[in-house]
Amino acid sequence: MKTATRAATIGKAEGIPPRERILAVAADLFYRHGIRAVGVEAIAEAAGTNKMTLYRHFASKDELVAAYLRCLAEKASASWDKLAAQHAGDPRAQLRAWLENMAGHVGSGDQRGCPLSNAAVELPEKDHPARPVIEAFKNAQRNRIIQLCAAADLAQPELLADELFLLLEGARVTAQSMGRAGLGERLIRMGEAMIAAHQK
Amino acid sequence: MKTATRAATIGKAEGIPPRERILAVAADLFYRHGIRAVGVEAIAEAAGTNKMTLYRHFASKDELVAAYLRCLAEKASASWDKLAAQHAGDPRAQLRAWLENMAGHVGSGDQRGCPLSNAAVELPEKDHPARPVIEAFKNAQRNRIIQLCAAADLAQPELLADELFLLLEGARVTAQSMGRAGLGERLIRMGEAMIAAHQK
DNA sequence: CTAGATAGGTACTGACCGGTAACACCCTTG
DNA sequence: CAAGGGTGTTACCGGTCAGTACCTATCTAG
Repeated sequence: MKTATRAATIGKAEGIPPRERILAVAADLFYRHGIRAVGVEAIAEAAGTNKMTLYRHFASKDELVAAYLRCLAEKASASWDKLAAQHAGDPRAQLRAWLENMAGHVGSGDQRGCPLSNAAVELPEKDHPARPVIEAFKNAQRNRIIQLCAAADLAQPELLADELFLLLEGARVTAQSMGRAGLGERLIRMGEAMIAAHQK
Repeated sequence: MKTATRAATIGKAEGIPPRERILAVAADLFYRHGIRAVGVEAIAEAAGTNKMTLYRHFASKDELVAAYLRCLAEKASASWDKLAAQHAGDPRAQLRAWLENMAGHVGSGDQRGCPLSNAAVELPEKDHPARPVIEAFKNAQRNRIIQLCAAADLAQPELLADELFLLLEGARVTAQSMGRAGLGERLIRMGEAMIAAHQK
């Protein structure tokens, strides 16, 4: 059970402040190798800095993990907003774009599941600072889909939203332990079949 | 990031040989706290024995993990067989029984997702001895559902099987990071709706 | 020019990790 | 009785972990 490998160092010559470099490198390592498998020293080194500086910006490793997840949640939220802007006023198109987006994610070779869900698996302690971040994120994600299904005037929007949500969530875990050949297109077919079944 | 807590010691007074005690205790601790979070010492102690005896039965922690997962896969397989025997010749009833079974699992308060999937999240190293066990298990599980859908004479059995498989898989991960109030019954409704949509 | 904040560097602490050596102790089988 | 295998006990190895003390270098603001 080896315990972490090294990531490509992030250019520190750039004016990027250490806090951001650390977060970027942590995101990469935590996702690829798992949270518990990566030590703070490896993160600091890969970020072109050292442990002391890391601990000046994050109170503990657990807090760094929470910050890492918060950062991801924000990016996901922004991605939702972008998607809504691209298909403003057309919830069906938004739903379909989201589906395609997720299918693309799942099919890509370097995907390792949803980083938030993975964190929930790795950190079962119910008082871990990452827990509230994860729960808030998952609830927000689900609510957005529900809202979308309702806006698209589909029957039983909550039920359909959960079907879609769980389908994609399942696909992301499963892709880690099974071949994902053709899974992307398959997911789109399944999602559309579900949506069609809820047509009024 | 504390690193494991203690489990209820397993009675060693019983004639149960140490190998089985170790496996039983490892299953409990690995599942509840995560694989990387549990040390071999804690396992040996909780099994009423010691590290040396553990290492006489398992070549390494990684091999213990693989054995733990193999053991789970066998139990799952036996559970499938039992289910098939209970509704022999009635694939629809088998499908429904499986659905109910899984829904019950997901709804139960102490569930922490599929232990095999969790292991895949925690152990991304592609040469880990647990990996082949996980992949074989997931493929077998999927194939059984496909076979069942086909035997039940449902349209597009592979697609339906994947929908059901991913739905349940998604539910098991999600239940770790969201409330699971009413999720059980909800799952059955969703599953039945999907099956109904594939009626010929 | 000086003061203060931010960052880097090194070395350390105490704890725990996976894994092993060596030896005493049964309990069975012959 | 003797022999041998499975078990328990203790102590240890080298390595890594999260986290900290302390000192220096740089840069900016006044």
